[in-house]
Amino acid sequence: MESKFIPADVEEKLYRQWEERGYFTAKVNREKKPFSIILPPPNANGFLHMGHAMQTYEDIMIRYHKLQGYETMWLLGTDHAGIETQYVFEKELRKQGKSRFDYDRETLYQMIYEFVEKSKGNIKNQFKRLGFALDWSHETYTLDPKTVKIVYKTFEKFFNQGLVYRANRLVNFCTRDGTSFSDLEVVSQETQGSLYHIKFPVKEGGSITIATTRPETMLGDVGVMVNPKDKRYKAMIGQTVILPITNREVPIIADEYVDMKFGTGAVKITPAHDFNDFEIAKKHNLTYPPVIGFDGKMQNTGIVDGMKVKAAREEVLKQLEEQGLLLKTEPHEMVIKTCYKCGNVLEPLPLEQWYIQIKPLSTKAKQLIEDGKITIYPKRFKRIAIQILDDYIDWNISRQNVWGIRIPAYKCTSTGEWFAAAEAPTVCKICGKTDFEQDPDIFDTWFSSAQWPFATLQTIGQDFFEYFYPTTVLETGYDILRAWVARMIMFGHEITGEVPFQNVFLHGMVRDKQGQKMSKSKGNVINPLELVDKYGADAVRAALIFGTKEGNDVPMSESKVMSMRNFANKLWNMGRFIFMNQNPDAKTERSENEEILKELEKEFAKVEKKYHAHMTKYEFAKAFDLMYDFTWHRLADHYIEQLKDDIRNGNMDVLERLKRIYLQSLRCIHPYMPFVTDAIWQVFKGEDTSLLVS
RNA sequence: GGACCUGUGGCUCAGUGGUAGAGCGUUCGAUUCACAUUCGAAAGGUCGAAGGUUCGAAUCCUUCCAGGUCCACCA
Repeated sequence: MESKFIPADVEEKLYRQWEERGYFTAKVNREKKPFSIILPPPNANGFLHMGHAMQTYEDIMIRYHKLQGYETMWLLGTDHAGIETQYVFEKELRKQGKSRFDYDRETLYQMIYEFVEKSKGNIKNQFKRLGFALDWSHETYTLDPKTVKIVYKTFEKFFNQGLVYRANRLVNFCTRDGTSFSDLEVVSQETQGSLYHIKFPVKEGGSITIATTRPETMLGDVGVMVNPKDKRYKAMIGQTVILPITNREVPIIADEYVDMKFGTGAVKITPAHDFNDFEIAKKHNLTYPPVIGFDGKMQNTGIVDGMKVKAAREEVLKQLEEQGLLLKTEPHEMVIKTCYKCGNVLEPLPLEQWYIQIKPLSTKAKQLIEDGKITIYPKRFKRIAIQILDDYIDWNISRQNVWGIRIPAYKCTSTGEWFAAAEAPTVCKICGKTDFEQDPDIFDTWFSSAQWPFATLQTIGQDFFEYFYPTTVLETGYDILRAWVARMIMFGHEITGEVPFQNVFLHGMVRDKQGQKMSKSKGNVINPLELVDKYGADAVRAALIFGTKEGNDVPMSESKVMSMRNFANKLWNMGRFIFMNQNPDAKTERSENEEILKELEKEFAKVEKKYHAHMTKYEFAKAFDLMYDFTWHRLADHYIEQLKDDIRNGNMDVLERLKRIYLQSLRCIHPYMPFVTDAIWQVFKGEDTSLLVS
């Protein structure tokens, strides 16, 4: 045995052994109880970051349960990651002076497919570096034909149930990325804007002054609105406003929605470009002519067509000013919605899209959580999950991209009606003829992600699905409770009639050592693989768990990794001491220190009991802290020091009893630090053995 | 506007009713010993503030202050 534990000497070899010996391969074994976790699917073209390293929790659970005699499955699959990947790919295209518009749909899809295939191996090898006991033999991919078929079936089922519907509504549209987004992908940003007070002449005489932040949309206005209780404007309700610049005539209507205290108490109505106005217009049977196109340029105005929104605003303001109608411009704190991907200001635009009717699903999902069919750890997230489900609104699943699963919805060209078909149709389900066309849109990536637990297991095989579903635990960051976890519960239960997972365990975000969010712009991003190279995987894993509280954010610092590396080395050297003092020829006799040994055995029994209690309560840090303290400061510093002379004198009874407790401690620590513990185990038991299957 | 999280030694965090803890850092000492990636010891905290409950509060309750996160949103 070396005098130091050198991770690089054992990590690769051990991982290969574990994998080759099939320790990670899940089987359907009715003799054993199943324990399964679905890995949150990493982006197929992504790279490992600290967030992935936090999934060490899953490895801990898997290894612990394997040691407890469960049949475990840690299922891995990769995600095509729709817009994320397309975005990265477009960047690559730009480097070559090209854009996505240079290719037709099929070519572009094929190009991205190949791009992803090339980088798919990266993330997988990086997961291996962390020692994750993932079942590589049952790997899946969201774009596997089998998986896609399942996603199609879900859509068809929802369509036929009326849970999916098509509606023409305003969507959050990114004119740069050329697609709509769901409400969850919108980033609100506080900005300093302006509130413009504009005077509109009234046909019947006089004028009315409105306040707006978006004067350019005036070109598409269909009315002016006041509060019916507002005495200032009561007499004007029903009169006609002559819109400046276009000279169009629109009515003054009344609606309770208007806040009398804000601005002038009079609002212009722009149904095509404002979510609230859209609803109002529907209520009052007004039209909604769009004046902004999907390219972000003005249209149908006859005045500023082809201009970008900002320029058009300047032009409109200029003309208003010339006519003396711009009465006031005041600074105004406002929140604008921006694209989470590119930061562009999102434009509310009317577009026909597919929506999931959420209420029936979210009500049921909430029930499942309240009834304890799904238990959430740490428990404060239960309240949050319920809140999220209460607030969930209908989900727009259509995206105007190429990279993704195309929606299996078809439109009858003669009637204009839509039908869904999981199997590619040969004839129109509406009219029976062959005149139909498929929706060009693709699914929001989360639509397939929401089906991940059952889609993966069903892809692997019906027997796997029956045995491992519902999965035991879903482990992920609390940041995707809304976007992913909640949707999986809703979809999983609706499709399978069962919960997708019995437990949810949520971890916090990895921060830097000052507690700051890691970001490229701050330059404080720590690459987990660099730390693995330097200190070993065990040290990195342990640093994320030691002295933390589940669900809280974890500050990551190199010094913490170092101290965990020291712990790995301590374990190694405890083993080295015991190993070197083994002597089969030595005498075995009762020690004079029998009482100390008895005390140690008693103490360890207590520690072990406590350890298992923590593990079953998802208190992983407590269990680890306990073992850290016991092995280092009790077993090594206290007991071994006291029994040292006995051992050196060749008392094998003492050594054997010490060894038993030591190896048993390694077993407890193995889920956290698999490499060092198994490396030591093999020193004692031989290279053809492993702690993981002991 | 609503909700949640955090506030404990220099730094980063555990501790949720019974005499204040860890890691890192600091100081002093030890060391031909399994480990200097070690061991022993020490310094360092009125547990964000105030009030309340209790025999007893870092821990429970109320209010406030500070930092962070999420959701909603008035043109």
